[in-house]
Amino acid sequence: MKPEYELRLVTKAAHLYWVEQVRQVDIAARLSLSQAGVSRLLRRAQKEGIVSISIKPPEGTYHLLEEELASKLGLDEVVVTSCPDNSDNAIVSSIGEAAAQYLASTLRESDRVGISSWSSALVALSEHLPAKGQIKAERVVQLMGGMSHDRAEHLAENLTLQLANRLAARPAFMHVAGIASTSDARKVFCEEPYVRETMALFDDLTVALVGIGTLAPSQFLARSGNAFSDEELAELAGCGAVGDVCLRFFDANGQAVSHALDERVVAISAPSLKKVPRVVGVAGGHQKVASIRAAALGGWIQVLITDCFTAEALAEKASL
Amino acid sequence: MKPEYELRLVTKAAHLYWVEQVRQVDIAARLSLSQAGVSRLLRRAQKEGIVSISIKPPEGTYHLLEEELASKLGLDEVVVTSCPDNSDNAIVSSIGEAAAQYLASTLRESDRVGISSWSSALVALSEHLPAKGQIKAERVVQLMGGMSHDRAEHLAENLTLQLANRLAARPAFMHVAGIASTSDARKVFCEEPYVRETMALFDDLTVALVGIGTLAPSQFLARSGNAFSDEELAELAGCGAVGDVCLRFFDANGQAVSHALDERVVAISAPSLKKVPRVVGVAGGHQKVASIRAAALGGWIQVLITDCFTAEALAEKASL
DNA sequence: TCAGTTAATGAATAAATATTCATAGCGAGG
DNA sequence: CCTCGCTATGAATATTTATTCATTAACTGA
Repeated sequence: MKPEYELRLVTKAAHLYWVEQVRQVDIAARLSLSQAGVSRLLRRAQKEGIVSISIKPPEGTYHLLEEELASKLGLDEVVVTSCPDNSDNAIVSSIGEAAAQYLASTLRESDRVGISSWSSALVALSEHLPAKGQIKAERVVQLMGGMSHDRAEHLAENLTLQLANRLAARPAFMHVAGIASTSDARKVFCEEPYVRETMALFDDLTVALVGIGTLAPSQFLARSGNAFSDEELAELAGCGAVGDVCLRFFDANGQAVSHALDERVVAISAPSLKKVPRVVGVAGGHQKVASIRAAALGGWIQVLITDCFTAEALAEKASL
Repeated sequence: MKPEYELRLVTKAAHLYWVEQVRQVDIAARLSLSQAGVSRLLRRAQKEGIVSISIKPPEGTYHLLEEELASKLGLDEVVVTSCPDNSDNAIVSSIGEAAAQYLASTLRESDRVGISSWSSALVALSEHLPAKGQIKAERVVQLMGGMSHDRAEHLAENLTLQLANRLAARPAFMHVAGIASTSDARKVFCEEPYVRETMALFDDLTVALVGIGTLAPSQFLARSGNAFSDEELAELAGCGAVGDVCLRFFDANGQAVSHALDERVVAISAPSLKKVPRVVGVAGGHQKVASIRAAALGGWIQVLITDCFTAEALAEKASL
C-alpha cells in the first residue's frame, strides 16, 4: 500500500479515536479492517508522534517540578504546594495543610505512624487534619524525646497526643528530653520502661512523619530550650554536618555524620529510621534547601512535602 | 478534601496515565485509591481540559478538510489527496491513485461494483489497481452505454473490462451507445438481451464508481464523439442543470432535472442509482466544484474522492 | 437529634482494547 | 519454480478500563 494513503489511515483512525471518541470496533468497521488492526494503527500514530497528548497543570499545581525532584533526589513522591509568599509562616501553613491532605489520602487504618517533633510544619499538619476521625491509624509513636527542661511546654508530647487523637490511634510517648546531658544519662533514660516500650515500636513502623533540621536551631527549637549549644553545633558543622532528621545528622550528600553527640540523643536510631518503609519529610524555607537535599540523597526520606519556592531552589541546586 | 489537592491528584493521575503510560491499577496503588477511582479522575481530567490531545496531520494528509466536507456535504466519507499542482493531469492521476487505494482497502469479494465511464479519473483508478488480483469483487457492471459511433475506441467497454480483470470479477457490458438519437431508439437498445441482462444487475449493486460531469463536456468525452450537442446542453443549462452522474442531470442543489434528453440516455436510472448503498464519486478540478457539491448535496454520492485544491474550493463554497 | 436525600467509594462486572497465535501472501535466494 | 523467512492479518484470547451496583458517609431540613 502507498505510504501516503497508509498515513492517511493512521491519521484518520487517530482523529476518530482521540478527537471523536469513536470505539475501535466502529473505526474498524468504517475503515474496513479488524479491531486489532485499528489498535495497531493507533499504536503507530503514537509512536510516530501524530498524536500528542499534553497535560496542562491547573494553576497552583506543580507536577513537573514534583516529577523532576522525585527523579533527581531519588524520592518516591514529592508534593509541592502553592504558597502565597515565601515567608516562613505561609510556607509552614501551606505545607502543613498539604501534608495533612497527603496523609488523609494515603493513610490506612493499619498504619503505625512515627512522628518526630520540634517541627512547626508537623504541628500545622496535625492541626489541619480533620478532628472527626475518618482518617485512622493504629499507633502514633513519638520518635524523639522532647520534654523541655525549663518550660512546661511538653511540646513533643502534645503533638504526639494531638495526632493520635485525630487519627484515633493509640499514642506511645517518650516522656524524656530529646538530648541528655551525657551519654550515660541517655542510657539511663533509655532504661525507663516508658521509653523502652516506645522504642520497641520503632522497628515496626509503617510510616514516619519527620521535619528536616538545619544546623542553626530554628527559633521554635531554640525557644523550647532543648537544643545543642552553639559550640556543639559548630563542632558538628566542622564534621561536615548540614542537617538532621530526628537529630541524626548528615553531611551535604546525606551521609551520616557520626559524632559523640549522637550518644546523647534520645531518639530513633539512624538504622531504625532507615528501615521505616515510608518516611515523609515535611519541610520548607530557603534556609532548609541544603538539608532537604541531603536528607533526600541520603535516603533518609522517601516522600517530601514542600512549598513551591523551596522546590524551585531544590530543582535548581539539583541540576547543577 | 481541599479542591487544590484534589486537582493535584487529577493532574498527577493524568500525567502518570498519558505521559508515563502507567496502568490504572498501578496509579491506583500509588495514589491509594481504587482503579475505579483512577478511571473517574481521568475522566475528570478530560472534562476539565487538563489533558489536551491533538492530532497533527502528517504532510500530505487533510483529515480536517475531509471531516469538514463530509459533514457539510452530508457524505459518509471524503478522501482528499495531496497533489503537486492543480493541473488536470496531476489531479486525475492523484485522485485515481487514491481511489484505487480506497477501493483496495474497502472492497470485499462479495461486492458487486457498478462503473460509469467516460471519466479519466476512473481510468486512472483502474490503472492504479494492482494487476495481480488480491483485491477482488464478484461483478463489475457497466452503468452506461459508451460505444463510440464513429471511432472504434469502445472506451467504456475497455474500462469495464480492465476493471473486471483487475478485480477478478465477471464483467457485465452494455455494448450500446450511451446516448440514443431518439427515445424510441433508446427503447430498442434496452430490449437488447445484453443490455437487459446488464441492467437487471443495476438494482443489486453494492458499490458504484462514478465520475461527476459538468455541463461543458470534458475534452475526453467530446473526443469520444458521444455527447450532447451544444444546443442540447444549453437547453439543460436553461433548466438549471449544473452537472451529472451517469448522464442523470441535477441542479446546483442536487435536485434531479427532468428533461426530454433523459429519455435518450442508456444508463442506470436516477432511482436505481440512488438505491446503490455506496456510490463513490471520483472527481476533481476547479471546473467541477459546483457539480461535485451538487452531487453530494443531492445524495447522488456517499463517498467523494478528490484533490486538495478542489477540496479547498468546495469547503470555501460550502461555508458560504 | 434524626430521617431522607445526595454524593463518594470500591468490589464486582461489563465493555473495550491489546496481545497472541495461526495463517497466508510476498520477496529473496537457491 | 520452489522453499524459506519475513511481514501482515484477523480470530481468539488476555488484559485493561469503564460502569454498575450496593454500601456508607455527609449533608439538609425538620
